[in-house]
Amino acid sequence: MVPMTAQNISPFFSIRLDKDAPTPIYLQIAEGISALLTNGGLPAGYVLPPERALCEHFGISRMTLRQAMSLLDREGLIASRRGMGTIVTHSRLRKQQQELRSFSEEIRGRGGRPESRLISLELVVAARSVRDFFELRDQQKVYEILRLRLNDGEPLALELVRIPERLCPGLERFDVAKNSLYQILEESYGLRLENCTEEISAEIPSAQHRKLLGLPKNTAVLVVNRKTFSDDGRAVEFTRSTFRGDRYSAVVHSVRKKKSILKAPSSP
Amino acid sequence: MVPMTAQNISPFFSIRLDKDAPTPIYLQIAEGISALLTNGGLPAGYVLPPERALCEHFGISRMTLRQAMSLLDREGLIASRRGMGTIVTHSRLRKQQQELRSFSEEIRGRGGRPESRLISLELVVAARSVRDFFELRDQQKVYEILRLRLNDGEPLALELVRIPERLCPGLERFDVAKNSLYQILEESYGLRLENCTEEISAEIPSAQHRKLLGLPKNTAVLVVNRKTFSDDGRAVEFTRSTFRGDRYSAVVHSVRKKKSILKAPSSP
DNA sequence: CTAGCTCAAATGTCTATACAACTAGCAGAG
DNA sequence: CTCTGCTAGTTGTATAGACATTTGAGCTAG
Repeated sequence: MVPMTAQNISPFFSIRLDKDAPTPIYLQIAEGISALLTNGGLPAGYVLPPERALCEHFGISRMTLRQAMSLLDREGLIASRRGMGTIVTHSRLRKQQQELRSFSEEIRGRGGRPESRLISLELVVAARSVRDFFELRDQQKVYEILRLRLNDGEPLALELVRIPERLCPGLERFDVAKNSLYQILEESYGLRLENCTEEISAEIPSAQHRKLLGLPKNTAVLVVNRKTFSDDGRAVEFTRSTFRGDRYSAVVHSVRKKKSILKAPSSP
Repeated sequence: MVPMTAQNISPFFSIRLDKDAPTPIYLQIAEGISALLTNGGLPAGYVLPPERALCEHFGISRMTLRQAMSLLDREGLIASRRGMGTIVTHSRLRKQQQELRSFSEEIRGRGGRPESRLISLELVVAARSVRDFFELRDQQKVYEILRLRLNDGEPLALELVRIPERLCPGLERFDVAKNSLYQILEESYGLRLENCTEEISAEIPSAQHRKLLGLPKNTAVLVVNRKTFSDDGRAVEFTRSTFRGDRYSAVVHSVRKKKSILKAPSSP
């Protein structure tokens, strides 16, 4: 048995460095080791050789190597402990940040063919709660876009999008049935959508919704209320999507909280 | 107007370093700047002074400062561009990883008072799909724990947990009604739960579920199928939770995908 | 046999410096 | 006026070394 403190470094011989390449050395090393991990050469629990041994092997400075290690640690692939060493910690599922995606991106990601039918587009004075959310004055208006969303030709969801007119004046000029709304907002109005909060609940559909979605009598719907914010923190979009419960489910990945080196924001 | 290339560094005078403190210098600086951001001293878009100016101000090496900047960049608080400088990018909502939490942790986090009633605990040979998921042989058994979950004394969910016996032999000795199952697994069996995938869907409850949850006739339920994995990648838990649709909704935060420096895993 | 000390080995922190790559703006040639 | 190229300023990459801190194991004294 190979002792823990002197693992064979032979797997690392396969990593070739090109010091004249445009890609920096630390990136070449990080990618090389990352490849060793995903290609199965290094199983979880494997003890990496000491940093100094790797430095000598690659002929690089220790700070440079540590830059590569820092990347791998950031991605959750390895874990170091002072005095002990560094081990491979990657599991089958990669650490994964929940990703902000539009309906089209979401469906295409699942291998479907998204489609859209515009039911109505109105410029209205919204309810008080909606105006508060967007921080609007009483007379400022809001676009309300009702669309039927289809997947592979079958109705999948009914989506009511609310966007303040202030952020995208003249939105009615665009074809929101054919084009991605997110794309229009980002490319034509320069809104950089950055994050969102979704509240997912189960409901019994109204008669109108049942009809539009072509739902049988005894079916539930999945309701997703999404609040989207741009990178400067402004509220951009408030959308209520009603999915057919028999054809759609939401998927969420979670990870055990890692120590955040910085203090958490003060709000409880 | 202060020119972009020579911002006033006066806000940074408030950061005091203690070079003899046990907390490393780079952490002190990162926390100091982080505090400036959240306390409003530095709004989004603010251009930070050049690294060399900050180094001189603090009397530290540039590599040390860059270590602090790297932390802040990792947290999404600042963004640097070569040749340009570094700006504050934080928005009101902090970057946030979806967190793996048990029912108790979840309810307490929402300010509720979680409770649990054990309905049944059996050791059974599970269905084929379940055995496949846990990679079990035909005769290997699985614990099936059915619990009623309450919040503030009111029934909220019905939860069916499946765990292979192999991972926690003798589980029936524990009081799974009073104690957190996650806590038992982690502290008594040394299973380090690391990540999970949840599939959230909407359904019409069965008559049995309606009765146990005390649901009125025309109500939907939110069904959460959770697959949990330990840090060595093994499947640990397969749970189906049925929540009252009128009292519970799931909340998900998402962010626009950031460039991952490492190549994505090869699977499409 | 055990408690405690010592020591080697590993990662963590920090310095001082050098050069590379990129950007924006300015000056000068045409 | 326009385009080119130069240049100052900025972050990115990399080096070589020093000391600090933590861990585990082995040795020693009791």
